Amino acid sequence: MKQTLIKDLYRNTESYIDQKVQISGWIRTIRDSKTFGFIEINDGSFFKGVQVVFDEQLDNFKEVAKLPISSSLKVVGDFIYTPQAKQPFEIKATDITIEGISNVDYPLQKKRHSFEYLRTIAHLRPRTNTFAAVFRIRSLAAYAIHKFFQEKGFVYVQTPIITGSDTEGAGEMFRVTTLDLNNLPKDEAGKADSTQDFFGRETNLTVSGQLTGEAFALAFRNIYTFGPTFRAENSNTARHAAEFWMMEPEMAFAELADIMDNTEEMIKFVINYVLENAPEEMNFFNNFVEKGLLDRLENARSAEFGHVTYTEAIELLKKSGKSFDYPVEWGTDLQTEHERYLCEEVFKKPVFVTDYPKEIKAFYMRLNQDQKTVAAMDLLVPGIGELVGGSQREEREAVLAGKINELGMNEKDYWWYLELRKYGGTKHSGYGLGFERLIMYLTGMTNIRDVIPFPRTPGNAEF
RNA sequence: UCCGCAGUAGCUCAGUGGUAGAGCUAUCGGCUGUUAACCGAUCGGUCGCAGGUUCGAAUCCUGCCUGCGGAGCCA
Repeated sequence: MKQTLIKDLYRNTESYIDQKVQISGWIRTIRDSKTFGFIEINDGSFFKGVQVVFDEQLDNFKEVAKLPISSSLKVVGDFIYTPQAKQPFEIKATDITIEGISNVDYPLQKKRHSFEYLRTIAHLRPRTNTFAAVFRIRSLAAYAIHKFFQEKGFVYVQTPIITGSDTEGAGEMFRVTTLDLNNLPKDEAGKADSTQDFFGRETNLTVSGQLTGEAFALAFRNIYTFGPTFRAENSNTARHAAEFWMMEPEMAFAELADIMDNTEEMIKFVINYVLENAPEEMNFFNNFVEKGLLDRLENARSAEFGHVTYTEAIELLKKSGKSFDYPVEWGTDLQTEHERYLCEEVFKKPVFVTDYPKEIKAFYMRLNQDQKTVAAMDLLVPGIGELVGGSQREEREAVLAGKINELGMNEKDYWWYLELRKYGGTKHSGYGLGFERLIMYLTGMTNIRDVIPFPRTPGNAEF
């Protein structure tokens, strides 16, 4: 007999009325009386489960009634429409096959657990409502991103995970090596001899696909990368992980305003996509994770994102009359408290902050006319902070080389990056989206460790 | 890395110098329509680790470990 997915029972309910069906899944809750009982079974295909009624007409009634939670079953039975009951329909079992008996020490109880505890059982937490919803949204959001860019003709580039330089400049990197750490070959200066390493040079895990992404943008015009990224920073916050996913579009012949338009359109597209394709999960988040989530997302997708320059932002903060822990002064980076005030109290919606002082931004960002600021943008969103960071890239070879030297970096390390300007360079722009932060924004989850299947943070790589 | 808070039963927590507790879970029993079912009973502990103070420490002191919140770095 053909197996039916529970999702299909919900989506095409009417076609199953009074039909015989077979489902399979795991017991979420089970309760029994003397001669009958109820099982709520979830088969993974849908957020909700289905109620199975079983009674002593089954040969194995006693055996089934004693099954621990999370045992796996195959159920054959009659599909009964129950519009007046608390559940929309149920299955009256005529045969139950026990696939795998769970153990009585199954750690997930029929009650609420703290997220902290669930992190210690990351292999089991996708069986909970919250995490089932989080990871289905994560899957849908990833697909929505691909769909958005593919439909616009962007080329998906898989940039390298292992990078040949330690000069990407976005933070501490994880060294990649096959050298014997217990017996390190040394060079004349007494340092590890990278020439004997696997690649014949020092290599690290990437912190960004941007530089290689630019090379492809200058061939395909519009590209995006989407993959894992690594930072060896000793960051201990709810918004940072050592391994996370980043999505980085890069557009040739595009200015800062163009990528801001693209960012806004992309985020609205993803919001729409998850609302349309996972309404049960989104309602669950709205009810149990963040009250008002749906209003917030509705506001974000209907409102025009705010725009403010760094210089204007500094003035707004100074005029606010608020007393901040960190002083507001032109030339210093915006603190978290400043960013939160701007997007949560002044704008009350996502807001782009643009044109930062060149000293606090990366070397590759394009110098503005004023010679003091660069064409950079950060998208700040309520609750999360910085969701996107991007810029117009410095396309003028001489200006870029000058900047590299000015910062004491070695021009030789950037030979190919500079050649992109030499052979038909053009203005181009791009940004990076922290994928986990987007998931947090979409779901209301407040800790990045709870939107990554098996999170890696300092001191934690279990699983 | 810095600041703050916490660590007691499987889970969530109470207990602030004098015999280690509750609720939930689980287990067993009861119940003819339950919805995190309900009712009754039972099981359940090296009080994070190491040292110290004391007649006596879950409780006070020191160090360490782990987790959480905030900050920095950023996405």
